[in-house]
This record gives sequence, C-alpha cells and structure tokens, in this order.
Amino acid sequence: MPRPGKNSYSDQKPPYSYISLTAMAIQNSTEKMLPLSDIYKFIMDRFPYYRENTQRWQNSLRHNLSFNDCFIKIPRRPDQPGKGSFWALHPDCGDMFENGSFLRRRKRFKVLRAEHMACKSSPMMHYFHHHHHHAGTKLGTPTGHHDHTAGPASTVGRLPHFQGYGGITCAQPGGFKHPFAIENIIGRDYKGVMASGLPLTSVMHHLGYPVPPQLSSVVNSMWPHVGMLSESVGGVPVPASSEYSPFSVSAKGLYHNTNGQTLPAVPVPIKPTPSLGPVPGLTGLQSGPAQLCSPASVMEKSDLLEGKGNPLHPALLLS
DNA sequence: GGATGTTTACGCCAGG
DNA sequence: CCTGGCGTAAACATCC
Repeated sequence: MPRPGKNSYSDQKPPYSYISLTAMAIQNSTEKMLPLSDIYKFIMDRFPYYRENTQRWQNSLRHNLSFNDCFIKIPRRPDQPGKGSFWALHPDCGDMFENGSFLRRRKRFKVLRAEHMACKSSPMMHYFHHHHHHAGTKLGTPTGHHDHTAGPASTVGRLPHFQGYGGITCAQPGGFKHPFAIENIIGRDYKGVMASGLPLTSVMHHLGYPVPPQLSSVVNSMWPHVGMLSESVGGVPVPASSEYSPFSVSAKGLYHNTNGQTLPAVPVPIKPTPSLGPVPGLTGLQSGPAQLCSPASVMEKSDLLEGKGNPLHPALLLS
C-alpha cells in the first residue's frame, strides 16, 4: 500500500515501452508529429515517473527514435521555427501493439534495406545477393553476439506490406528522375527521409513545394501529418474519426487496408486482463492538456510494477 | 555548450 | 536454449 502523499503508485514505471509512449505522444498531437521536446513534455506531463532521471530515459527515447524505423523524421518548414525536426509515425508501421501489450511488440517494424538502395541505384536486386553474406564488416557484431541490429538479411522478404512507396519514392515507372533536386531542397535532411522510405512528395508538400495532384492524393491518404493542406482527397476517404481513436496507432493501418480486413482501432489485450475493459483509455487526449486523474481511481497497481500484466495506467484514464 | 540525432554494444527477459 | 524486442550506457556528430 503506497504511502498517500508525495510518492504513490502513480510514479511507478508505466507499463509502456518508449516506443508506445512516443507513439502515444505523436498520435495525440493534432498534426500527428511532434518535435522531440514535445514528446518529452507529453510523457512528463502524464507520467510522474518520467519527471526524474531525465537524462537517462531521454537518451533511451532518442535512441528509439533513431533506431526504430517506425519513427520518421520530418524537417521543419521554414515558417515553423524551433529546434530539431518533427517526429512522426511511419505510415506503414500499422498496429504495432495489436497483441495488447504495450511493452513488447510482436515484431519490430523495419523498412526493407533494399528500399534504401533502390533510391540510389535502380538495379537493386544484386544488392542483397552479394552483401548480406559477408556483412561482417558492419552489421555483424564483432563478438559474434546475436544480431541486435536486425540487419537486412534478417528482414529481407519478411515484410509483406512494404509495397507501394517504391513507385512514389524513387522508382517511378520508366526511371523517373525527380524534377526538383531533393538534396538541394531539404539539404542534409534528405538522407534520413529517404532512408525511411518516405515519399518524396510528402516532403516536398510539407515544405510547401508543389506536388502533382495525382501524387498528393496518394500522399494525403497515408500521411495525415502532411495533410490539412488539401482537405478533400481525391477518391481516397480518410476516416476522420478513427484518427482520434484511443491510442490509434492502428488507425493508420486502416488507411491502406491491403485487403478487406480492417484492424481494430483499439488493441484488445490478449494477456490476462484482471479487470476493466480492453480500452487502453487515451480517449480524451486529442485536444487540450488533459488533466491528470486523481490517484484515487481504479487501478489495482499491485502488479503494475515492472510492467507485467495490464497495460492500463491511471495517467491514461482520462475523459 | 546544450539540444538533437546516430550508432554501437551489451544485459535482461519473454516467447517460441 | 535460442531468438528477438527492449532498456540503458556511451561515444560520437551536427546544429543552433
């Protein structure tokens, strides 16, 4: 029984990974993208646990942003001052927490390495025919430890969904050379953008450069953070309500539902859920600073420690 | 110089 | 027991 007062259970470590915390913050934003400092702020506002040891967890969080392909960096427009880039969710990362656990995903989202190479050299197939075998130069850890960095050999051919930006990103039919030199437009940031398989047009659009309408419609359909520039998307309906679904990391999966199957917007816990419904409860967060609920509320908190079990957290039980 | 990104390395641990 | 996801430390680089 936690002492009522300064330190109560509410500053236990929340049962969320940095990835889920960051995804929450991004999804909660109206533009679906946030600068790093605002991600920090979101987390610290809602989780007292993260008001301490900031150096430690913020380093970890930055590591996650860079390391995980599910996060993409979007450069600031000239009219948007501030430090650092915006961070958004890769449109193809889908529902990363469909297993109901916000601590561990079923599978790490990785962008095919071949997609990166395809941007540099059009014939790409020979890349992983040769390279992934003597990849010991850089990707294999020197000690022969297991491959933490999930190199291309382990992911190639493993992602059935990454299809469809290739046409937009760099491999336009007939070897399309982008009309504007993107390297000049966005400077050194183009590297990170291209490396994440980000559609070229979205960057151009975001930066205020003209984008052919037939391309921008595709872009808008899967890039809500680039949207708002043209509200009517030709032919592709953007579900307006689902973008605010509680913790709607999965909502993006709806945008390009490959087949008829639509994913549930709300992850349903598979793990033993001791009490309460499956709603992870982020519903009221989309607008406004969302006051924290009083610590008298529902949680069991006995098994919250170390994050085992129920993915609910009192700080998220809002609205 | 501090904030922001990138990368490598390693330990822990849950699941298959 | 092995694999892979995650957290953490740390050493950089870059940009304001």
